[in-house]
Amino acid sequence: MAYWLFKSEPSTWSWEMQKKKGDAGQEWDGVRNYQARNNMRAMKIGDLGFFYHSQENKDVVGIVEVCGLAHQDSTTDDGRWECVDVRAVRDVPNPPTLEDIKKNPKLAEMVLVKNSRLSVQPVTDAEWKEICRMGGVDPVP
DNA sequence: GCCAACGTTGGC
DNA sequence: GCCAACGTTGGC
Repeated sequence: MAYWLFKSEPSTWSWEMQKKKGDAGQEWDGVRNYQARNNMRAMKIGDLGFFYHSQENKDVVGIVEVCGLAHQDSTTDDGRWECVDVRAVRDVPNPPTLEDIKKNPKLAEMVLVKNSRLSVQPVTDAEWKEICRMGGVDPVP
């Protein structure tokens, strides 16, 4: 089981919108970056990810589960771009902010800190547990 | 709103 | 294959 982090501007695609999709989930479309795409290609059904709001609150607001393997991104005909499907599984009651994350020495190596522009990122087991602890959510939903 | 960092494109 | 120019992202 691998862990990930999905970044989205709430004005484009928010956690609220994701939750409205329910268990059916939604494709994580619009990614036009090879690294992010490769991360999605590596995902397996049941992998978990943080849902992070960029630009506005800059916090980890939810947990999603991968419910569909990488497939053609329906928003483009360009065959280079693929995406997975994700569904919301948990709210994070105490959303850790980017500031909180930067202040935590255990999270200093997070991709979110090191390469803030990558929109789909891997998260290590230790980082997953630590952010879940900070957020007040069970690491195994 | 600004700007640094990064990724992509295209000319050579 | 290199690299300058350009566009985009996202923190501040």
